[in-house]
Amino acid sequence: MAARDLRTELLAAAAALLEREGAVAAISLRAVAREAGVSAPAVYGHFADLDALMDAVLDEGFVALLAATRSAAAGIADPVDRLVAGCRAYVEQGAAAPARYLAMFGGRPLAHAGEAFDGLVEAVQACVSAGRSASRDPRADAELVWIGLHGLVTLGMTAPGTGRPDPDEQLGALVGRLALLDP
Amino acid sequence: MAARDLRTELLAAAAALLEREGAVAAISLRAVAREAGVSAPAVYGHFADLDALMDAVLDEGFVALLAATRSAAAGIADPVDRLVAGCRAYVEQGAAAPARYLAMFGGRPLAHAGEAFDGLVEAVQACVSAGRSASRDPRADAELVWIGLHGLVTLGMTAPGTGRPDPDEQLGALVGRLALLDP
DNA sequence: TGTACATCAGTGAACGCGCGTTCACTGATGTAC
DNA sequence: TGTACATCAGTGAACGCGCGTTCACTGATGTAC
Repeated sequence: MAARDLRTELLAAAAALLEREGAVAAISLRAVAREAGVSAPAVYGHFADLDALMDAVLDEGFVALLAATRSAAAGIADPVDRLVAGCRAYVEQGAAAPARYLAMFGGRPLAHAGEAFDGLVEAVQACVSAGRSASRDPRADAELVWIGLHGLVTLGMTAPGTGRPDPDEQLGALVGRLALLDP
Repeated sequence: MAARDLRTELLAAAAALLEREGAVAAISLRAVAREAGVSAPAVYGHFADLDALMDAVLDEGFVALLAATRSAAAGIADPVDRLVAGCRAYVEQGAAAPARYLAMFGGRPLAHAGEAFDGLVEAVQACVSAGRSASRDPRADAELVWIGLHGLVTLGMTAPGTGRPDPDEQLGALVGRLALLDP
């Protein structure tokens, strides 16, 4: 139980607590301090208040989402493979911290989302340029893909009617149909 | 401000509060009682505790969702039109009480979802029977449609990168592509 | 019609608790000479 | 090397507050005679 950089430890404690409690509104400053093994007033040395701390947690979530999709897509030459790999990484990263993902998109406006979305538009555009997608409006179709991915992440934690189909096949069908990829 | 059936008024007060606060965890029993213009102990005459009250609110949400989709689809003969109309009603009903919708699917297992999902499977199946959908697995494809609708509802409240496209066109494209409807 | 009483939905006071935030403090670390 | 002091991250006690829940109560409504 080393220490140093209490700020980082508070963020980790809050993120862990968020997954355990399920919602930002259920988290208290004292609980975060307790989780980090520190007194409550110690939090004020690093964050103005609980809101600022939780904002930082969600910021980390956006950074993680962007990093995951970028590093998954990096180095894949085939544009369709790259698009699908990025989408898979998005869903996996979202599902890895579901409560944080929900909190990121379940509330306030989303400043950081634009950057990740632009990458998605480019990925679809690349498929079109390679003659692999029939999309005539890559931005609009990228939006459909995003809607689908978002639905997959947020429904994934509760699971629909019947036995899970192969998640990878489901993701492939979702992205392929919405981005109008060739069969 | 007539009264009677305090139970109904408590449910309405809690639903209103839920939309205002955004999350179930941010709602207190005292706040619900206050919103309903009644003392806190009065709640116990109708609900075991706050959890039971909020469960009832979410139950109402599932009932409303099922009723909306059913009544929208009722009496439409063309199977594609019926599918799309049901989907549109689902999205509109979900977006009409976004915080409740999020709470319904953001947490616990969903007992009531199965019934609505079966209706969706049948609607897709009907399109296949009429030769209007190329789906070879209506259940799996209905699941994709549901994922898409869910994404549309839950992203709709925060809005993606750029200017909203026509929502109806977007819904049509989403359902059409995922349910493999003929162009 | 009139009186006595039972029923029961909702009240108001009270409890103990965890919360956010403040404050003066402590004790370890680093610098000056 | 040794002493005196400044800095500063974290502590522990304290505050006032809203919370869930309990309890004895009240006062309106309905029934029996």
